[in-house]
Amino acid sequence: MVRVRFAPSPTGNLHIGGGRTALFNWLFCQSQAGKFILRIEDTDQERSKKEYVDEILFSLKWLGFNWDELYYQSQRFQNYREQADKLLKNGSAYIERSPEGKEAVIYKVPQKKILVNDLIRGQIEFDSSLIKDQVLIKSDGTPTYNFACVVDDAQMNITHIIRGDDHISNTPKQVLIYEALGFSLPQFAHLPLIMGVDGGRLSKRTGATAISDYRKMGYLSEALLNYLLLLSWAPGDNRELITVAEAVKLFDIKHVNKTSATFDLKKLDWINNQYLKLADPQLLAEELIPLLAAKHYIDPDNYDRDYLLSLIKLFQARLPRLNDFVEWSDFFFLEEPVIDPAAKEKYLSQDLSREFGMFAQRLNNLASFDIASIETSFRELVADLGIEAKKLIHPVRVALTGKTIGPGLFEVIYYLGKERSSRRLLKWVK
RNA sequence: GACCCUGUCGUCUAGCCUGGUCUAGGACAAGAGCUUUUCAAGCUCUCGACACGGGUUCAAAUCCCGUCAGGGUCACCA
Repeated sequence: MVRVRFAPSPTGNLHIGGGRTALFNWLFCQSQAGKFILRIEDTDQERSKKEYVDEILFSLKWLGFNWDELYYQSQRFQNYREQADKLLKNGSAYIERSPEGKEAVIYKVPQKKILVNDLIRGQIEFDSSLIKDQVLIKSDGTPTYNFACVVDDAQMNITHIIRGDDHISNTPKQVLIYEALGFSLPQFAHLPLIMGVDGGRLSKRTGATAISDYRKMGYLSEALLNYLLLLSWAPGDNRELITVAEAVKLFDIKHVNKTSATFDLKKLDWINNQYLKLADPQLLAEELIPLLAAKHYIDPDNYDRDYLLSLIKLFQARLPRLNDFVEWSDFFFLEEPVIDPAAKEKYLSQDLSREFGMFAQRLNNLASFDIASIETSFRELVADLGIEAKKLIHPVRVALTGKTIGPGLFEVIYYLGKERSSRRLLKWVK
């Protein structure tokens, strides 16, 4: 039975790298019908915070990962102590006293070659003579990372350890501890790291790092996961869009890339847009309602849901991030559109009183106010005036929406309604 | 500095294991154009890479060696 674990430390939010590690553990585990264990590595009592635990659990659920078992290292100190005593007894560890009289347990590193067979990278050789003796239990009584990690992975029967590349150099130290404790070794697989655009580690400086930030910016979890998946694995067949469920069927850990990848927000935006296009407007509405309410664009307790859904459909194919909807569609909610100065300069600097006046009047006289009739009426107007359609389309769009870009003009007019449309046009009639 | 990992278009990658089908394929980005309505959507096209040097071989992106470059780790943090 395959058992994998994801072991975050609650000293910060779940970040992109952690989410990616969780994803690959999840893929492997699902493809092997195994168990997914979540372990909170909260041995650092100073830096570990309950709110980070909550945030991490929330983000994991948002990504769609659920765990079969959950452990907290802070509740397992007794186990580490027992295992350290075992090493003390069999002579592979010794006690070191600090000047204040505090005791730490130190592992005596034997001199030998250590071979690790990494599922992704193949065999890696280390020379333990380069490794100094390792602290197992710190003088404050808490275990060190490498020690707690080994004790837990062994006691939790973890069969495959899938983690970031930055742990490669921890591996020989851990292997030594496994051997000293008499535990059998799990399989290791080290994932390449994700880099920021500057080539270094992904950091706040080079972009948002928390998974929750991406949620707040309006990325769909499916899209984020799809992107993370593509960062070091490819389904083959030149496919760019793939769900986690589909990936589970095709996944083979041996085909995970070895090279670190740069996080590219542009491609994430593209993938997010691909998902947004196909998303159920009902679900998008659920995400959008709080945002629109915060802007006082709608009253969450009393709004026209069908109307909102229609607007979402109007925009969803062109949104890179769901949250862009709030800004792009503002003219549907505001009493008056906010006119972009550059757009005004370009399209409304000449006097269009006659054209706008005529169009407003024709709209008002429309027997049936539907998209097709609006367009017909507009086409007839420009024919009567003897001008090109686009000569009037752009100014009208700016007058109605304040922007030079947006959904098709006739749909905009339809959803704005007869009254608001003509009122906004008449504002420009002298 | 030592040790370890990695090196295909600007970016993510396919191909590499099992040399020939690769004058290296796809996607994002960028540029150009089309869309008798915009683009931030759609369509078309263009630009653009096997890090370098040796070797093995009839043949190397693919195998071997070296160099260089990038990254990671060297805590009583995790």
